[in-house]
Amino acid sequence: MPFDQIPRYGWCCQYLPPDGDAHAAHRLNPGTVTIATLSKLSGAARTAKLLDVLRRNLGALLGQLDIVAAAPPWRRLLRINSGLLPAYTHPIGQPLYGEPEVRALVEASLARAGAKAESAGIRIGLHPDQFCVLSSANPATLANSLDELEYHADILRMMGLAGGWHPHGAHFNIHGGGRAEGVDGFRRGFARLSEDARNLVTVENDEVSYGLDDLLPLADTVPLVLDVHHHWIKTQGQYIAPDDPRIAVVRDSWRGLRPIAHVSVSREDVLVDHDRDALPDFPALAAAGFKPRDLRAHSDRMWHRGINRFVGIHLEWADFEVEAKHKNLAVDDLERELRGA
DNA sequence: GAGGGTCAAGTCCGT
DNA sequence: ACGGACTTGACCCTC
Repeated sequence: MPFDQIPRYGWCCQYLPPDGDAHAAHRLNPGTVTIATLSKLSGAARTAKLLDVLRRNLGALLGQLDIVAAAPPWRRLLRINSGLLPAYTHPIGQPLYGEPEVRALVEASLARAGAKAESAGIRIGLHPDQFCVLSSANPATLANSLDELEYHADILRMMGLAGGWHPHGAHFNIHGGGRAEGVDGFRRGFARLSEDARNLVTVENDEVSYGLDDLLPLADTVPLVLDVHHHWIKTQGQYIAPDDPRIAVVRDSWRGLRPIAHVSVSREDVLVDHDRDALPDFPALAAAGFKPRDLRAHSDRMWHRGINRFVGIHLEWADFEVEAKHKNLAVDDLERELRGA
């Protein structure tokens, strides 16, 4: 079956060994280095420090890909940590990435990573953080945001996943940003991206600034990523149905590729003793004194049977990235719910 | 080795 | 006006 026809779900950025093995956890997860630290180091030591972190991060990525490759086909989806190449877009880091030893390590490792993803049919995504605001009216912010997205395009390019429309379903996903400039502001920023980046970026509804309805006008420009938890918060309780007309708009925005969607659940220690089968009732929770900020926070696990079944019906049309603090263990929860594994 | 201050960046909300 | 949330808390200096 072609990779993009299999309904799938996966985890984001970090792997928790089910047996709690601390050495495995270190080997399989990224680290980082701050700009402040790099700034304090001299030339050779600065490069050495970056190389240390890069070896760890790229090794962790390759290890994560091996784990996902060993999972069943419907679990072959991975979000790569956007901090993979620290300081890549910063003036401190830029020259370091031009050094031969750094380039060789990064290029060779990402080529291997791309080959693993390709051979195992692993769908790849990334998620730049909140500082990436394509709609910003501030020229410096926009310039940083463009750099950041081109960095993400470079990662996918070095993995062999750039050139053309979302190769193998690859994407990097951002939010609409500030409301001030609206979707026209987003379009202005978007137009300044390289062609490769324009073919890789997606936009996701958030809880405060750009809800699903606000993003629909962008469906002709960029694929829409539906986050069902954000939608629930933004609309104060709406569980969108797969046959909702807006879902068709989202689906069409992907131009034939299976869409990506996000799921998360309110924290299990917020909804203590809450019914695990009935979908949480936002108006009732609000009336009971729960604040939106309490309901927004992500759970450790996919602990809610009703939400898991809700994901199950939406898998008909979308692949899901599971946003839970305990990562792959939360995907295991979903797996048990949907497949009885 | 433990503890605590610090970390490149934007935007919104609550106070 | 300012701290916190957002998210993936981790790094790194000091003791």
